[in-house]
Amino acid sequence: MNNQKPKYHQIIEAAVKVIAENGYHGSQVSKIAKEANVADGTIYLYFKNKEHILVSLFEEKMGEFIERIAKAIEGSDSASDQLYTLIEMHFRQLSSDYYLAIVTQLELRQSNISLRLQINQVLKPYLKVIDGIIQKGIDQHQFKEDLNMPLVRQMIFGTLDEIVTNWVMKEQKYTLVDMVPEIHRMLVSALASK
Amino acid sequence: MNNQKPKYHQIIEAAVKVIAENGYHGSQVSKIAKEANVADGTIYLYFKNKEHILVSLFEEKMGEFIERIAKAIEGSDSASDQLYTLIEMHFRQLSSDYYLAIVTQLELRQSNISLRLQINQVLKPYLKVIDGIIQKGIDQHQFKEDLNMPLVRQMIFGTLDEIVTNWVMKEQKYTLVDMVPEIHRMLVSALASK
Amino acid sequence: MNNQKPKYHQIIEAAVKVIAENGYHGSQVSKIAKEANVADGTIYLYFKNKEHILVSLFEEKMGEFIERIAKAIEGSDSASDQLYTLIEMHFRQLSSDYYLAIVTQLELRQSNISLRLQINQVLKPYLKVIDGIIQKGIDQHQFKEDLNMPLVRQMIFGTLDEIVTNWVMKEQKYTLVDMVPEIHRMLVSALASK
Amino acid sequence: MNNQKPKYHQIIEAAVKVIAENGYHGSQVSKIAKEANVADGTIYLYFKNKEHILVSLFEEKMGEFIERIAKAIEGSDSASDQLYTLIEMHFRQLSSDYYLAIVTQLELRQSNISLRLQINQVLKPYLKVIDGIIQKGIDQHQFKEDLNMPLVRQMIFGTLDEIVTNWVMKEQKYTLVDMVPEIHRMLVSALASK
DNA sequence: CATGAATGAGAATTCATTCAT
DNA sequence: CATGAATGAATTCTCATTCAT
Repeated sequence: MNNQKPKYHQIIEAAVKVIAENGYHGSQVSKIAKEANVADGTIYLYFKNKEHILVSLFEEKMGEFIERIAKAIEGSDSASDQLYTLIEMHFRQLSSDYYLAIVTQLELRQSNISLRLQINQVLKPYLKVIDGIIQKGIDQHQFKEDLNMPLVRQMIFGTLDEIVTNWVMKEQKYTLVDMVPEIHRMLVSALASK
Repeated sequence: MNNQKPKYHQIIEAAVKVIAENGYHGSQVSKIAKEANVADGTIYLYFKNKEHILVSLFEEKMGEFIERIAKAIEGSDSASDQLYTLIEMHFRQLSSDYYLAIVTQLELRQSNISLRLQINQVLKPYLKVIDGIIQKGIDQHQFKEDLNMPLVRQMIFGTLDEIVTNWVMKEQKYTLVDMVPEIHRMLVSALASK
Repeated sequence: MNNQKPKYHQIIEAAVKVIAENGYHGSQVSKIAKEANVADGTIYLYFKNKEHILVSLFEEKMGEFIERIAKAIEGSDSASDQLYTLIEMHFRQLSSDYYLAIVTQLELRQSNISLRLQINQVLKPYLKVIDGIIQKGIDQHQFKEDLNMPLVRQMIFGTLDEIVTNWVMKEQKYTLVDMVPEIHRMLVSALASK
Repeated sequence: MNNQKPKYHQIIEAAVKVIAENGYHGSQVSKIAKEANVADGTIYLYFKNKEHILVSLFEEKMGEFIERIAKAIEGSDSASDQLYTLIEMHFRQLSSDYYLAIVTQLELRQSNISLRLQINQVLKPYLKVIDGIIQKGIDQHQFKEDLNMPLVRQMIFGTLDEIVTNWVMKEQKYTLVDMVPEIHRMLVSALASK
């Protein structure tokens, strides 16, 4: 435990660990407080309620997640290369933080509709990044020009998400990043202008 | 557990309606019993526990769902045509039963891991159907021969699932079946041998 | 404990005892349930929430209290005699049920405003009875004809209530009913037409 | 505890305002501290605990209240006139400080028994003043000589208290002081020697 | 087979009070 | 003197499941 960290982050890290280890419904506030080495009441100095811990957790972690991807694709000029980078970063980041992968792929999906809607809001910037790549591909004539943007976005996100979820549920018996080239090839083929 | 008896189905239909209208966490056993016009205790003559109602619901509804798709694709010899039929049937069936779409795409996903694992078991035959189409495509040289089968399956299922979920969350503001040709085209392109 | 009694009354009697012995703030629902020999959850089959137990308690007990007084004064034709009966019955009933006296005079007054307003509603019929006596006294020319009815009612009720509260707080070191003649004499003098 | 310091009074005035506006149970220490423009911890430099704030509030306010009444009745030689002055001052003071009236008539009564007993102690000097008037009335042969002093005192105090409480609860829709002559007339009649 | 009254375990949140600075 | 971040004890209510009728 890093006591220099402001308690806000201490609590969020504790929440990730506790939820990954005990499941969404096994994660009482008191358990998170204990893991974070704070009193139960201290949680409520930083978060309005339990749901707010989870939204904040997702915001913090996905915020970084998305930012790193957005940063990384800035380097390439080609939509296809950008897509490759996005897939690789998506997989690499979740591979390197197994606790986070469990929490985002499995546990947080058990939350109520209200929380899920807030989570969807957090994901919006990621979807915008995907949209940007698609648009660039169209502009560059790498991708078909009459693509249905929402549909394509849902295909890309749905594919990546399903693959990561399967990997988490199979307890990561294989290396996720190894899948990147084939997925990239398939997705580019799906969108290609010819 | 007696599956021939009418009350068994009465309870399952009631569960679909109650969950669709009240959400997963708003669906108490007593509410389902009331909707089914039986006493609370009667539920437990037909189902071991609450979770068992939901698994059975999924088994019944997805069983039919899958069977109809399997039946429908028997008619075609081409893997590409079969994939088209699968996508169309997938969308058509969920479009025509909005309650069921809400329950399977949104509400049942809030259940605990144990129930989700059982749901995955129920989906296995559907994944087998998808695998069969892929294999046939490879055998017919329509699809690339070195496809990674699980990966392809996850792409297809992940794409369809994400698209339906978005449609349900957007309160079906557009016609799902209209999307079939483009999705089919993209998926076939992704898998195509050249 | 009388197990023939429907649980509703069982719980109310338990609440009176528990509150009298432990005070308003020391009376947890679980303590009341234990005293009533029912499970905690059973309370909520009969009462919407904890506050509702207390309102019902007051309704039941005060309902009987008022009814007995109303019945008793029917016997007399004279307003002065009726007032005597009212005072005597008021004191006699609270003297004979010390637990109830503690609860109504001390403990229930610690409740929040919402409950206090509901309690005031329950008392309204009692105030009507007092008003009836005053009116009769005026009609019979026993009492002054230009009395301010609300003011007189408040004087009578305030006097009786303060006297009973003092008696309860002094742990009933004297006999409440002995006070009746003097109080009656003073109140009648206060209202008398000459 | 330093009573000369300005913060002591600052806190008491803040407590009156906060309790009048938020009710007894809505008045957290932190809210009082904020209203008083001091830190939460500062409260505990001046008061042992929360209950002590309330007792002090009552002591300060009722101390002045009683003193003013005692002073005012010094001017009259007749018990009846003194009683008139007492009633008028009682009503006038509470009329002119609506916040204080709410706090003493409604909110502070929701406190626990311990606080109520301390409040009763504070009221003792007021009851002594009433007793003094009664005794003077007896000595002057204005009042009956065999009056039961405690009983009479409870009638007077109970009457005034009930009337003020009703006025506060009715949101002071009428002028309290207008009631003085009739109440005085009734009380004097009740006690009069003939 | 069917009923439905009764059970009782389990958890989020508030807030008076402390104490290191 | 003053601060205010941190503490942690304490309690109502829900709802899946049982079982006597």
